[in-house]
Amino acid sequence: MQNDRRLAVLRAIVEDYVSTEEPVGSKALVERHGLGVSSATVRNDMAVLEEEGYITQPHTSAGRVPTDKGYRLFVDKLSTLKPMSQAERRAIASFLDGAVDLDDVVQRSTRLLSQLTRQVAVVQYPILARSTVRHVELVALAPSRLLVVLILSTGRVEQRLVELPVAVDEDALSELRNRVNRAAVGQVIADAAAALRALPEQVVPHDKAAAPIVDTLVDAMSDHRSDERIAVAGASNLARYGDSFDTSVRPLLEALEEHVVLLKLIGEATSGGLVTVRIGAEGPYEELSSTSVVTTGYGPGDEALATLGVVGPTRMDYPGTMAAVRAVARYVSRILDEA
Amino acid sequence: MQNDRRLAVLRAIVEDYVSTEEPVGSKALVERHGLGVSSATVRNDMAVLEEEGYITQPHTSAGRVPTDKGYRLFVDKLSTLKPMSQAERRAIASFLDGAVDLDDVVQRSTRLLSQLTRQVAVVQYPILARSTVRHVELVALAPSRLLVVLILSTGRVEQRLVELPVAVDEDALSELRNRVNRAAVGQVIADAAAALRALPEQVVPHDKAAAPIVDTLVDAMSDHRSDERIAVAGASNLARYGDSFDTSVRPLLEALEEHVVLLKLIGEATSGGLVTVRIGAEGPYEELSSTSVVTTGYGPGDEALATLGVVGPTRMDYPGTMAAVRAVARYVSRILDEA
DNA sequence: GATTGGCACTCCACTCGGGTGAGTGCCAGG
DNA sequence: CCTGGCACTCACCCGAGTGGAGTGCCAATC
Repeated sequence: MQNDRRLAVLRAIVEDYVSTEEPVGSKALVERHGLGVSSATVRNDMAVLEEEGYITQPHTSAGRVPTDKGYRLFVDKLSTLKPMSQAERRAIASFLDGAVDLDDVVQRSTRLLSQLTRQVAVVQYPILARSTVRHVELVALAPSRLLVVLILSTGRVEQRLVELPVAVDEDALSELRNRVNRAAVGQVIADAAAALRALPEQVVPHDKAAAPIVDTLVDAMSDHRSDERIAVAGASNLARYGDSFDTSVRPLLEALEEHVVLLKLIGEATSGGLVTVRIGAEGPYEELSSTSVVTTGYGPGDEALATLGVVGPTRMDYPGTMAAVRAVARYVSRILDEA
Repeated sequence: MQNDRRLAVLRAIVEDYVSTEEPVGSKALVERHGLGVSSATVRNDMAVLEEEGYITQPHTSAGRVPTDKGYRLFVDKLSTLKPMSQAERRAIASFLDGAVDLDDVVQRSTRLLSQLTRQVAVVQYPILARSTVRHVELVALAPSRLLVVLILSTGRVEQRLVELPVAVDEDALSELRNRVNRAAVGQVIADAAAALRALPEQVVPHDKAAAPIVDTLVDAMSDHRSDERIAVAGASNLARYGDSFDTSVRPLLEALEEHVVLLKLIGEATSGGLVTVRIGAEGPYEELSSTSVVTTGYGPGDEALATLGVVGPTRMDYPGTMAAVRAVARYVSRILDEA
């Protein structure tokens, strides 16, 4: 019995601390939450919780603050996702439905997520690896100069400029276009690249033209640089943490600029409906030991193409944030399904 | 004669204040700069400068700080652009030369500029209005569904999904493609849109298919939403202004999220080589009255297609910043020239 | 008339010490 | 096992005191 209450106390501490941002004392606890015991009892429970490492006090004779371990327990055992209100659902839907292309979808999701959670939102673009080729277009800009456009199933468009060693006429170009498309369209990107690599030998007459074009395409397909694309929004929400500027805000602000760091931070996509929470020092960067990351994968048909989530202080509203992240991921996935 | 010295004093005050970030007193001035007069003389000059509104003291018995008016005079009369070092030039060139497409160019420029100036860099994407149409591609995804891709001279690619009321076969599509390209390619975007609007009537047989396609194209061309695209980098440099957080950092951080605000802030593109400096309250937003904006236009052949620049505290290194902004703008313009 | 050294004055920034109060730990009694 | 009581701790607030950078002004000098 006492064990249950101890957990209730921990939950109460987390909730109070998150909303007040101040260490919470035993007296305030019994007043604000209806646990029918006295403050002395709560103090005893607190002593135990502290001994077990779930809470600490910044200094003797101050209230208690949850530790990373405390948040962890809270997230794993004590919290239930706040369901989104009807109004919020409508807002999400209407906000995202207006998107015109992939860029727009990603950007809108990012903004939306940052507004819902009042945190910094991070959305990774769908990775190339799982995309299929939808179409390849070759546009002649000059006789020996053309633009190669690669259109992928996720709606992503890559374009490269190619200088050819020889001039190519419209007929040759259109034949080449046909061949390339026949070889690549519908294939997963890695397979498409392989198929393309085999092409030039078969196209003897236009060999000189085909080779650089194919090279460029293969290059664009295997260019994992673009896997690192990321959108960020809500940095101004960091302004709310005016205190603890140096420990929280500054390193995070720096991390947001380094997309490689960010990618590592939001980590591998977690498949289907599950929301991952990484709390404080659980993450890979010690400078970010007072920030938490809440992420989930998204993509058509629950196949995680990329990750999306928010980054904020460990002292955050986990239930609300997790619910928002999950909700946005679902809507975005649905939109990618349609496209 | 005394007038000249007063200006020298102002210059010295600005330079010292920018580097030390602290109010500068008469004694420190004569020590650090070799103006061959006593501190008492400088005090007299300071009194005059203060009366004329070029400097103030935060409180009696503190050093002096330049006012907006003081910075203005400094920028207009007293400063000469610091030439970029050879190493810096090389760094700029090599950093930007690796860019593969327009997105990449813009992104790299932004990062580069923020690193050079250690400020927040803002780069506007080339506006549509002055672009010409390079190619229009129609890609059939399904019999009655296609992707419209609009490729512009600036390297920008816009894509839209179109649902057709009827199925269209490959022949019809390719004829339509030819017509559209014949009408639009090479034209400035507004003219192209006009030409396209006139098309459907002439294409009686595929009227039902042509109309929505043309509509989409015209829509994409006149979609000034995309004129508002902007890239930002270097927000972490704001961390250096740990003090004056509320007055400087917070409002700026908020402004950076609002691209519309940012666009207004960096203002109209100024043509050819000229760098515009807007100091403190000279700008359109009073919350940003302690930030300055240094911008210039860029684009192929000195035709300002867009604006690029940095935003920072009024207390900034104007000569260095202006030089960096100008240098980056030139390199970017050159790259756009080539593409 | 400009420049200079000297001097009194101002006022911020910092330090120190006592008082206050929230919060704790512990203990004895229910 | 819970509770009321009590002594204790320690961050925080406040006010006084102090040091020092910087100023303004004036009389003397070049």
